[in-house]
Amino acid sequence: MRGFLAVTKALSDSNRVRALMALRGRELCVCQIVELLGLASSTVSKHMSLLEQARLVERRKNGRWVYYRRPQGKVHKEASEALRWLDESLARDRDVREDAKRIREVLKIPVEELCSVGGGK
Amino acid sequence: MRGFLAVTKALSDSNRVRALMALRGRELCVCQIVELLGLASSTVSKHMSLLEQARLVERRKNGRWVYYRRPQGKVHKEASEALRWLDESLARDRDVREDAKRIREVLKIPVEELCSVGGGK
DNA sequence: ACGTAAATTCGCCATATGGCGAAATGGGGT
DNA sequence: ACCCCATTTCGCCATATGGCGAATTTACGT
Repeated sequence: MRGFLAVTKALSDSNRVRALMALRGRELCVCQIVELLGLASSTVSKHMSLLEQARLVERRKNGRWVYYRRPQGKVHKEASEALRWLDESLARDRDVREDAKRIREVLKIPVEELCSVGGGK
Repeated sequence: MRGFLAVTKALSDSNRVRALMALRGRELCVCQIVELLGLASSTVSKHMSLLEQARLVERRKNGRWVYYRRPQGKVHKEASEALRWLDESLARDRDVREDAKRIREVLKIPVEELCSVGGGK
């Protein structure tokens, strides 16, 4: 029950859900998620660690940057079922689609540039 | 997205989840849910109306009593997928099992008696 | 019509949650 | 060794949430 509630609570905030949907099939750096959601990095950090505690994402550190991705390999069944449900429910969602478009733009900017100046500049 | 979040928020409280699991395969009167959860009836009422808004339960009025049940017939897909996931995740949950046992006891008491004196008396 | 009683609605309180900015942390690069 | 800078942690604030009890609503049964 605890684990299940951790998952449902993690999924009950729109910014966390958007982040999770943005992580479909790719990993993203924190600064990219900040760019996508338009929130302070401290807020994003809190969101992502909540998702991590619910086993919905994995953290990978690469130098100064931290990347988040959906769980790879030995996935907790609780989390994988939740992600499957999430995807089925929101694959065609309007907001999610718009985010997907924005993500493609954000990905064109090299990480160094995106982080360093703090935006699209 | 709104609908999805309504569902995840509804599922992110343990008392609501317990109520939903208690409604597997049967309908229950509000007073029976009060008895199961050990909460004030006003609190249970609030919980149930939140579940109803998320389309996870239906309300049926019968005389002075109000019964809740899982959606019948033309079920919103959003809700039915959520309920399937819920059941798969928690069918073997320890708390849910204990509730199931208690429910069987509560069901032995006629509704008139359960409501009228306010408990097992 | 009137009383009774189940359920809901209404205040109210305590705690949880989501947000920011400032300070702390930790990995390069020079 | 030192600085830089992405990320996290720490305070702090505003709002949301879950809980209760009191008041209101609604529908039977006299």
